[in-house]
Amino acid sequence: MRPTRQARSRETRDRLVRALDQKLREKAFADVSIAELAEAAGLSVGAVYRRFENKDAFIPVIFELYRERLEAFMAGEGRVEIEPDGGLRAAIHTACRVAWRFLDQHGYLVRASHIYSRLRPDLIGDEWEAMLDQARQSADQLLELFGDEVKRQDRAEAAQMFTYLMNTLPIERALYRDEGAAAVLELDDDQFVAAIADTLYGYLVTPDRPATDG
Amino acid sequence: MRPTRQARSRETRDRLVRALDQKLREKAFADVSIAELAEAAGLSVGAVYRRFENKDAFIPVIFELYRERLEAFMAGEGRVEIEPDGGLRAAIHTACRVAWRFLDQHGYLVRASHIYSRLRPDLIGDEWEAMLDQARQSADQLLELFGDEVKRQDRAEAAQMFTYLMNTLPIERALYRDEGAAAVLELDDDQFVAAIADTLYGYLVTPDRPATDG
Amino acid sequence: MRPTRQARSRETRDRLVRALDQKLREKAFADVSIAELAEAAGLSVGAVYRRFENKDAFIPVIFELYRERLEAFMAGEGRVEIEPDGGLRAAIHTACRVAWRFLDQHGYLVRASHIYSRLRPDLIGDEWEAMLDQARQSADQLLELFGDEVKRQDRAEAAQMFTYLMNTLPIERALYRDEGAAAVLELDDDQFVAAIADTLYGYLVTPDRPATDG
Amino acid sequence: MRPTRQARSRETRDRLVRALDQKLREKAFADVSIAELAEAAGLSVGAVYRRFENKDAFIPVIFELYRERLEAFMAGEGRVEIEPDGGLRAAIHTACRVAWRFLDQHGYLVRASHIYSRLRPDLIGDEWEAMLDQARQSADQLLELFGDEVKRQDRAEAAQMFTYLMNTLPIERALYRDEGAAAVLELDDDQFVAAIADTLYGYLVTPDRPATDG
DNA sequence: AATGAATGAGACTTCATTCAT
DNA sequence: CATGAATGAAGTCTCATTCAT
Repeated sequence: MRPTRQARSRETRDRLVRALDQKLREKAFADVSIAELAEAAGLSVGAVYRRFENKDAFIPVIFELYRERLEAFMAGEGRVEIEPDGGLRAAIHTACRVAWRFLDQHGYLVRASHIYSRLRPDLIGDEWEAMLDQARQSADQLLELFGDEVKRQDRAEAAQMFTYLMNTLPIERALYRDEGAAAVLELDDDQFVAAIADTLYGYLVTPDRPATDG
Repeated sequence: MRPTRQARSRETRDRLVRALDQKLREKAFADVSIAELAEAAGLSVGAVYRRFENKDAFIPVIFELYRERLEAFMAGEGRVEIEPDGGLRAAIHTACRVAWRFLDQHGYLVRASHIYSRLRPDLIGDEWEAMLDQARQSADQLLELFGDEVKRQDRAEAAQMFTYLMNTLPIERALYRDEGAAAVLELDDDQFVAAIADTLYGYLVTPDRPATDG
Repeated sequence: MRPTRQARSRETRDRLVRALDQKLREKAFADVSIAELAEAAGLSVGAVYRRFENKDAFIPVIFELYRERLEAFMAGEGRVEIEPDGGLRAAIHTACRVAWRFLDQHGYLVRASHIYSRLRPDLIGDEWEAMLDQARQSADQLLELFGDEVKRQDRAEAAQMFTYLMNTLPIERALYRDEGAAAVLELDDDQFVAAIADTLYGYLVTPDRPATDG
Repeated sequence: MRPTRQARSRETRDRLVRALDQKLREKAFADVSIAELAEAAGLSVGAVYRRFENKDAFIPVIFELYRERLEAFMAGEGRVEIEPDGGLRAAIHTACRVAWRFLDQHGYLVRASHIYSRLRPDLIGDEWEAMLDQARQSADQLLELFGDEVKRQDRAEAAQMFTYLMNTLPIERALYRDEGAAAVLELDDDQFVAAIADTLYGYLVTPDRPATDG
């Protein structure tokens, strides 16, 4: 009996997670009601509350979805081999193309994760930091690999900035297209990705600025 | 009598605007109730509805606050003279320091303006675009001034990207500090601003990438 | 000074009465707000409350308007000479045509008066009854004049019914045209008025029914 | 379980309908608040909104109540056999007595149905017209049955007027008794009904008026 | 006194959460 | 345990009435 029950429980949870994912493509989490979620999952409201204590308990799920998608992506179409011979610039361009593809498809999850990592850091905090840390390590490796091209003195700082930029630069356009700050851009996606990549590259290959007094 | 009446009317509106400003520092506009706003302004709910037709009518106020603050800032502590002799890099560093100071203080308004330029473009749209356009023109001038240092072929594209980056790069950290993507950063504010500036500089002085096939 | 003040007071009241009249053509009294009334009268809300204790105090005004219009009508285009030689049927047709003309123009006042004589009989009661009584006396005179044609035994009862019918039959159509019960009718106005008149006539010339047991 | 659930659901709706019916005896629908309705039904406000999308959704219920009552009445105490041998006058008197009994008990529903067939024809319109049409058909049959007694040339017009009168004449008194136009009447109910019936009869047996010039 | 801004009760509606069945 | 009906707090908005200026 127990395994069956567990399986059923798992199935129920999965349905809810899928329903949530579906809804987040359309609207913000705050605008999704429990009843709506229950219906989309083919469940009763009561069943939802059996799996999740309250609505906030779905917030970690958003992040979980994000991570799952990211892992699946990285293991699949996002898998890239950095060719050391291609040089740093080419490597960054490749990385940006991949990142853009992910954001273009799953940006709504990134957006929601961002929002709730702020609104409810108590509910997401740790996992979010773990992911960022992993991203930073990848950045570290990249900088290591092309150490001779990188002109930044402080390698650790460069890796942090690389991560920050990678998670920051494309988001605005990926999520909101022609609304918001991305409205200034007249580039198409490929041009935009290239520009982003050059920005990252430019940062890394620009030697430190001589100390100034301002 | 008239002036007194008008003064009272104006005073009420100002109180509400101040109350809104206050609340936006704490929470999202969607989470501010009219009753809350009224109380913060020392008014009754009815008084709110005498000044503003409905809750949505506050949305343009958010943007208005943003612009007011920006104008006041630019006319005051944000006023900077670009020294042509200092070179592009110094100019960008200066610009970033100024921008950072503004965002650090008024970023919550920028955030809210961003959000509602998406959610309700009908209510903010035009003015937002006008501001972005103005920013792009400033970028144009800067690139003009240091035309010999800039290596980007397409000047227009460079100005657009410059604007996008300026409005995008610092926001995440300014608004959310250690939550979200900015959590990777171990830099202090000055270092962060310098890194941002170098990123912008790096983009502009990196020559176009030779055409590739992917 | 006093006369001036009184005159001003009177003028204010008249403006409000006119404004109310105007509004009642468009919508029900319950849907007219005091602010709306004040604006239409070119007055301030406070000024309204100087003349009228509260909104209910306008209800008698509705009736007053009705009476004024009726009196003006009867003294003007509604003035009819009953020609004794024409016979009862012609007289009733004439009377109905006149009544119809009034209702067609001022029915909205009649409707409102009806409604509030029910909703707030304490506010209208007496005057309403006085008017009905006057109408009944006119009916009495008509029946007197054509006493030989009228077949109803109880002259008083006939006069009451005549009044009731006159105030009841045309209203529905006059006020609501093709909505409500009048929707069955495919007649034009002239035909309708003629049918109404024949109904009244038919009642008066039908001899009393012999007593029955049901 | 399902039947129980449905039964509860049904029971709730019934309670609300009963509560509405109760309230309509006291006051106009516009003056009944949802909270009031909920309390009268022994429910919470939220429960009301589970059954009815909004307040307007009760409007069709008013009409539905009217029809239910009418059908129940016609199947019960309102059931009458018209005796062809009794003649037209007796038939009309019988019909009026029946109609009066119904209106005396359920007139408030008829009134409300009338009002909302005007105010919100979109919500009631069709069914209302269907009922009126049915009434007109009944009138047609009656006129057919006593075709030799009826003196009106245009049979269709007569049926329309019969319907209009039947729906119009008794309402005022049934609903408002001594307020409004019915205040002139000093008759008791039986006398009033007889007078109404004679009015209808008189209309039908009065030959068409010879053409006149106004 | 006149003005119209302010008040605040109350209406409609939503939805997270509870609980009878 | 599952269901989905019921709860009720909270939010938006209206408007008759009051009251500071």
